[in-house]
Amino acid sequence: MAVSRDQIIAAAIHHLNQDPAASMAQLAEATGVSRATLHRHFASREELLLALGHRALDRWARTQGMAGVEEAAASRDPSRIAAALREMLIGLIDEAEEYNFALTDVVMIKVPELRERSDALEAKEIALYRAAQHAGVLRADLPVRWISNMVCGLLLAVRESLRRGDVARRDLPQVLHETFFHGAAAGDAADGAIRDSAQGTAYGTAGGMRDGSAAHGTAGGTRDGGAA
Amino acid sequence: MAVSRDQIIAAAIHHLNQDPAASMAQLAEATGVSRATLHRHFASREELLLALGHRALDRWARTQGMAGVEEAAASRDPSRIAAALREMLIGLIDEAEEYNFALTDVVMIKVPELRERSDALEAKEIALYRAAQHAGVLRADLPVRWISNMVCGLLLAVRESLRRGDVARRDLPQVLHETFFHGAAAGDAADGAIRDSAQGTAYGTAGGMRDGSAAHGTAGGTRDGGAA
DNA sequence: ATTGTTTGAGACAGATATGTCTCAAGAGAT
DNA sequence: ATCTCTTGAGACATATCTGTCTCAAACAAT
Repeated sequence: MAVSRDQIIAAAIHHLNQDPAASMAQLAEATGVSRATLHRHFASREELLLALGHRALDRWARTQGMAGVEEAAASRDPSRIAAALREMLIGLIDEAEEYNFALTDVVMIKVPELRERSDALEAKEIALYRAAQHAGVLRADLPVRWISNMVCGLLLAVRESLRRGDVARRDLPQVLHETFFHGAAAGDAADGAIRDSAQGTAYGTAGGMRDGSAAHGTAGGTRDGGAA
Repeated sequence: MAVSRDQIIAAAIHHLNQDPAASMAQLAEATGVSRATLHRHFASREELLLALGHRALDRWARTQGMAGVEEAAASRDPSRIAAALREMLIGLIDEAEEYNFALTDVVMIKVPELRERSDALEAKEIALYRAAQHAGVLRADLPVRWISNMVCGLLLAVRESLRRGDVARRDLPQVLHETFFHGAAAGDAADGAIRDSAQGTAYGTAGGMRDGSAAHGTAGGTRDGGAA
């Protein structure tokens, strides 16, 4: 077997990330395999996309497992939760390319089979975020689902940064970690200017939160579904 | 004229965000217009996508203008820069849906005409980030292009949060602002656990940066292109 | 060298999308 | 009521993609 099934999947994911509408012929060519052979491995395009989705979810699940997400969420130990968060984030960098596929592609949303797996993994992740909030590791004034979406967004940024060569691969763990936990603002010196600006804009007082000082409260978000 | 060209564009963007591979027939139906009429407005699918891309870029440019991005970047005034940053971020929330299209779709990357406009707007944004770093508003240890990608990622998170109803619309300005500037970590109490965890992991000492204390240095990123 | 398996190239029909065209129905102005 | 302009419905040829098929070439194992 010149090209294994796994190699085909990897190449297909890689190519679909660049052109999500790629045809079977294009995918076959990108894989270095004839269209007939591609069809021998995957009877239909749907089946191929299904395999791709499952593989992305496998990686995601593996990363969660290696980071000890579930155990950390149950432990209520701040430093253990923080370690799991960090480990998970860093592990997801490696999966960023496929993870991106999992976030973006239509098949992930429309096929119930994948949808359910994806929801289950997201629930585990959210459980960790919620545990982190209760343990005082993550801010409790951000909706957990926002945190979840935010991590997805940051991973897309990771992928984009890698694709365009904006950030060196070796810097990404630290960059992502710092960004996620501490944001982009400079030290305390900047907070004055930022807080001032928050008061001066039309939006500064129109939002649901009254001001910056309320940011560390415990108001929580809109939806609160999912298990702890 | 029952349905204006602008209405068609708006409806098409909305529909394409849900199904990027939608056909002209589907787009026509979603717009409430016959396929023939759609073809009268846009001779080809390519032309329609081009118009969509330009509209997204128009909105982006308008948001930059309203936030005074260019002037703020030139001013070197920390609070003015911070205000422009905030205003821009909040303005982009409204554009998140179309902005997402601009970030995701293939036509945006492959059509030189759109690519150039997009690059120019991105350069302006990056100039603001760089000015913010020099003014001490944003951390100088994050590559400006990472910050740019990060904002794109956060905007995708905004769109996703709106689509799924995870965050109330009125909370988003504050949520986005806090997340961008200060990250997801809880107050000082959490920093201990987070920093501890950073030392304990395999990645903690393997990255390009030596430790957490170096995070506020001025090492800068990998690429440094673009104008100031 | 021979056998058995896998691959690539290509033909093929069916389905779908595109772009153009025609024509009848309808809305609006006078 | 009449005229004009726009729209919607649909026919049409073309192109592309899909999924299946056949057959010859390449390959590995004995």
